Amino acid sequence: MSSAGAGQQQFRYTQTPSKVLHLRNLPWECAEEELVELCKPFGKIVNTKCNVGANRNQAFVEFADLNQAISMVSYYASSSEPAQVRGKTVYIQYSNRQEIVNNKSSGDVVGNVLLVTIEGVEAGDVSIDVIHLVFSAFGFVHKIATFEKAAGFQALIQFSDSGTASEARNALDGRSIPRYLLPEHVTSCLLRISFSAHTDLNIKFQSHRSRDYTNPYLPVNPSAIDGTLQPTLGPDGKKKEPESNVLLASIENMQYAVTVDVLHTVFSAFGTVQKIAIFEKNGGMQALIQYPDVATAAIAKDSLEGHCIYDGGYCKLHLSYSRHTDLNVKAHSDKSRDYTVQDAGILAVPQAPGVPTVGTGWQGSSQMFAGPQAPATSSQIPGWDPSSHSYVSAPVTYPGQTSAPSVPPYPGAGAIPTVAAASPTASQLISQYGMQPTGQHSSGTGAAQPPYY
DNA sequence: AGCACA
Repeated sequence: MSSAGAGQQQFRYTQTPSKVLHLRNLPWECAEEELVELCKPFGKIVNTKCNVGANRNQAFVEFADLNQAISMVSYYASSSEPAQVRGKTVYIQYSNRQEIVNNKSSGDVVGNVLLVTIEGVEAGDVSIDVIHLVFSAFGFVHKIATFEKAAGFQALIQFSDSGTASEARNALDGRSIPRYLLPEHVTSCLLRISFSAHTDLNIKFQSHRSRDYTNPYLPVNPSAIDGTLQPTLGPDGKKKEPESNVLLASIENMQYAVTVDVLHTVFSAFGTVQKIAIFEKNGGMQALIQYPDVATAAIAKDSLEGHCIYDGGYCKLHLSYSRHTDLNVKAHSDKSRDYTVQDAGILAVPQAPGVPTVGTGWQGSSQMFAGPQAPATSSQIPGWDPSSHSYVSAPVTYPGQTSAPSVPPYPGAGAIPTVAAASPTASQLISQYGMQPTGQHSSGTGAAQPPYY
């Protein structure tokens, strides 16, 4: 209910007080800490939002109590000394909003790896050497991976620590790469920088799109030299796809929902499945399945390739090697699973049926990459939860500890539906678990999750 | 020097 019928005409002296203060004319380098230093004498700060506005020199500060915000505004309204940050006068007024919507999702969670979006350029315009040059000004750059996405040309840049990464981000976010480093036809080249959830990029080759500066002896990827992407399946069959312990499965004719549990059941027939991630790709569904070693993955790949999870040609599997070696996935969600994390496993499922666990509705610009230099097929992984960082960095991969849960994902159901044998072993396993398409599973529990295809 | 965005 707005009391003023006059519309947006709000004058300085009649602004309604708010716990949220709007600060402008801040210095460019203004960090949240400096903001807090300025404001905390007046009360408890519960939230901030920095780098607001076209010039990124505005900010919002939210106090716990309205009176605290009022005290700050009135103090500086009558003070002879203006509010300052690093000697620069800061203008303070009540925000026209009553609270800061917490926008600190994923991209603002600091880390040592930056996600850089380079706006207004083609991928070929900015070489990896230029990127390296620009970011090396802030410290040793360990690794760089570049890729193209809907958002544009992007790069993951790994520093030693989050402090260095923060400095680089604070200095370069919203800035442009100097003209003289760019081709002449490039008119603008704005950098948008956020933090990646990654802590260590997985660079397999030195190429025009990825570098590992800590390992100069890393082999040069021959197929990456000419700029062509690695195909997921070699059309002539001669493409030597590098083997991997991670399989990329695309699922064709998906008449039934294929869940993480279903995939786990199928792929566990060949060995311990460590991690699974499901994502949408071009309207179809794909999944990454991680085994502890290449040999197991190879067996699974050969055995399952072209086979269907369900009878009647449903959910046909096409397998290739991923370029990932260690998936960066949330330990337990409807789209991903990390079976190497025991305590977050199936036993600890807190959510009641029908209650959505995590809002995976938005993925935003900070998409997850299990490894850099992802091929085009996996360079659009939308389904992974950006908040997975909390689990990923935990080095819990003891060699013998990576075990799949011995509990069948489905208790023995009487009716064994049409389950086709992808391989004899898989067939036995599936039958013994009484697996049924989860798309139909929802008929039992009224409020179950809808199928997502 | 004048209000963010999933």
